Amino acid sequence: MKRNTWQREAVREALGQTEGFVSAQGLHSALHTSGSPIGLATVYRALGDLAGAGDADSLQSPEGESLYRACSTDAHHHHLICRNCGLTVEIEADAVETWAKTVAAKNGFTQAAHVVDVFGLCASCTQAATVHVVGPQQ
Amino acid sequence: MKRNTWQREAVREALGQTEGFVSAQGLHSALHTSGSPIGLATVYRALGDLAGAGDADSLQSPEGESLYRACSTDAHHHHLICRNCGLTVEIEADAVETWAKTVAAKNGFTQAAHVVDVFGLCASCTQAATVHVVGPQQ
DNA sequence: TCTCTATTGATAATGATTGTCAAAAGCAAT
DNA sequence: ATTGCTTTTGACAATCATTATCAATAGAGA
Ligand SMILES: [Zn+2]
Ligand SMILES: [Zn+2]
Ligand SMILES: [Zn+2]
Ligand SMILES: [Zn+2]
Repeated sequence: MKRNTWQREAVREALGQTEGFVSAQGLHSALHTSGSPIGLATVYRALGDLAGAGDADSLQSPEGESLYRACSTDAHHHHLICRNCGLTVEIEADAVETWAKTVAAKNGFTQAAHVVDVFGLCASCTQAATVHVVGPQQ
Repeated sequence: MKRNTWQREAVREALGQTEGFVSAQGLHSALHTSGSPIGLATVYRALGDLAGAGDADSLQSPEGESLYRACSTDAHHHHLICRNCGLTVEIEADAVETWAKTVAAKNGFTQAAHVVDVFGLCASCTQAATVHVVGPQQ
């Protein structure tokens, strides 16, 4: 049987308070900064459990880090993520869902699952980036 | 200026001879087995260059490894991957392309890129109903 | 051939993630 | 509340893919 600990609740709480995706390390340092003495390994375990239970979304950043986010809904959905500040928008994609199923079936594949994520620069980060891009490069 | 070395050609060659996606480590050991004394770091560099130049596709396995595959076309495309045997089918997805652009633009995002991969069991692996499972589960 | 410099590769370093295991804490039954 | 059993924790070590070093090697143009 699974036991209830303040550590797991702290992770759930911290994840819920975070805007966008966070890494295990990031969440641990956030918790640590706010005074929690929770251990790093515990944060990894708790996030893994949450993701496994479907209470958190997880994806891999382009750099290979595992990122987590509190799910606002238990329905299947995807994300539009700012690769600069982490701002995340949950998006629906019925068209993509049916497309994935169709293309898999057409090629004889079964048990199809899919990874669909859109990365970009959000509006505010786009402005900030524009300032930096102007001028001599390198 | 970029120089031509037998190492880069060996990587290109080995990648082209590989069915499905391979990791840098995997390709290196394959080369090593076939008698090539190429160094591991060089394989990493060559694969990175190929991917950067658009001559190779890359994606991250669910375990976080970077995998590479020789591109059969230079056009943007996606993959349908058997998570048991690695068989890969290149797929086009104009609908997904436009959808990704649209959803990004609608939310004020710029420089949108996307990750779209479909994992499943190919026809033959479905029959075999094997165990070695790789990839996102349902 | 002769420079000049990009490239290589053995190895060290990095860094995220997982394994270890004794100590601490949940939970159910006394 | 106490006991007893078991899960969970956390400091630390271990793993493992990837990157950084840097002296030695080898393209390529003069
Ligand atoms: Zn942003
Ligand atoms: Zn979907
Ligand atoms: Zn297969
Ligand atoms: Zn695409």
